[in-house]
Amino acid sequence: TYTALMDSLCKTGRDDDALKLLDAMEDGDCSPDVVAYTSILYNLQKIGRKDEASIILARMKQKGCVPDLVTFNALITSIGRSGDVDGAFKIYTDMQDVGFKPDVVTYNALIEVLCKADDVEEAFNMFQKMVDDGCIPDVITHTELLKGLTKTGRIDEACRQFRKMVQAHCVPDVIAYNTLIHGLIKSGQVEDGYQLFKHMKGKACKPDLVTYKILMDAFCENNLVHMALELSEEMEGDMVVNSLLLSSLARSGHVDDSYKLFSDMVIKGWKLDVKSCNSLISGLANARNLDAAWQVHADMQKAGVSATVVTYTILIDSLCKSDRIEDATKLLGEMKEKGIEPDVVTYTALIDGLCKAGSLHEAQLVFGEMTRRGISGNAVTYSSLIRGFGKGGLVDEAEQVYEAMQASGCKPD
RNA sequence: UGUUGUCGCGAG
Repeated sequence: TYTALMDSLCKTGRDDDALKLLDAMEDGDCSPDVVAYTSILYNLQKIGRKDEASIILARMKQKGCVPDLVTFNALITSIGRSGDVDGAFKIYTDMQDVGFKPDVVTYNALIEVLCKADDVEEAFNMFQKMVDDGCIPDVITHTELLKGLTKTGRIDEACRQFRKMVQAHCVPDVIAYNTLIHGLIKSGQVEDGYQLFKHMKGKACKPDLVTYKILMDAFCENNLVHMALELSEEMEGDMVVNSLLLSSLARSGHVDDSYKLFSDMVIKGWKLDVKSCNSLISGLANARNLDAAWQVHADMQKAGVSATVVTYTILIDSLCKSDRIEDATKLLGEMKEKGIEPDVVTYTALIDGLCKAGSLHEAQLVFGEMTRRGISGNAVTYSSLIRGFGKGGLVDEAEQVYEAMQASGCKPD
């Protein structure tokens, strides 16, 4: 019971509650089991609370709870996701030192870490090692390698990898197909991607919503709006396709079509989602049509879709870029009043606007407010500030910001 | 009850 509760707390992002529960369990007579510890370790590490995670790990061992294979695998994944390749591999050696044999999940996690770091060569070395170790690669292994290849622009090798997977009697699933279709499209081979889509439809693999999203985006971006429409009709019955189409259109510069669809959906009372509405607002803002952007903001709320931090960030950014910094600052206040917490992107948009307007002192104040709220700046934030100060001739201040950036452990990119 | 792969929203 406690363990299940712990898991749901972790998964819903209520990490502090999960930690409290863990404390209570440790103090009480019902000690947490390895599952509870693994769940909390994984989630803490995943959201970057590295130090707390190591404390919990030490406490777990001290309480006599022994990490199992799943614990190690979870650590590899969560540490690897933070970009710490060496840290992930350290767990891999540690687990072997205490006698655990890596399984397919371990190898897949490591291969994924390497692919994410664009080290496909090393990923293939792990693949070989896995095979030598008698561990049988599965569809996930192959898909990860496939993705690694497409991501690094090696589309031909990716196609070969797909064939190899089939030869290895590994049946490609919808994710494998989606990965390759997306890769083909990104390398400019839209037609080949479409052919693969038709092939999968004809065979045992049913396309899913992700497949349709990938293709609709591709068609819109290549000015093949009619093809995107055709696809959306094919998916009729699924109300979400309309939102997805609206989003695709907005992001590809077909703002008018997107707006028409939006208005249509509002009138018909069809379900809208906030991400699609945000795409449209952003598209309209980029097209310098702020009136329409605000209209969508109003209409979506009437239709029962609440604005999020992203919605406000788009609007704040658009105000800044139209030299309406005062309004942008006001809007930041409004969102806070509504209980919507600005995040690092929101603050950075405003800071950048202030810097570009030459209000460097104001920018510093906003940066201070952000920091006081416990939000750290990232590479984008610092680069805005440094550029701003540099342009204003405040070289010393620029250098101070640079030092603050290094002190905060933020790497320039 | 915990761990691995694909897609759409915002900042320099």
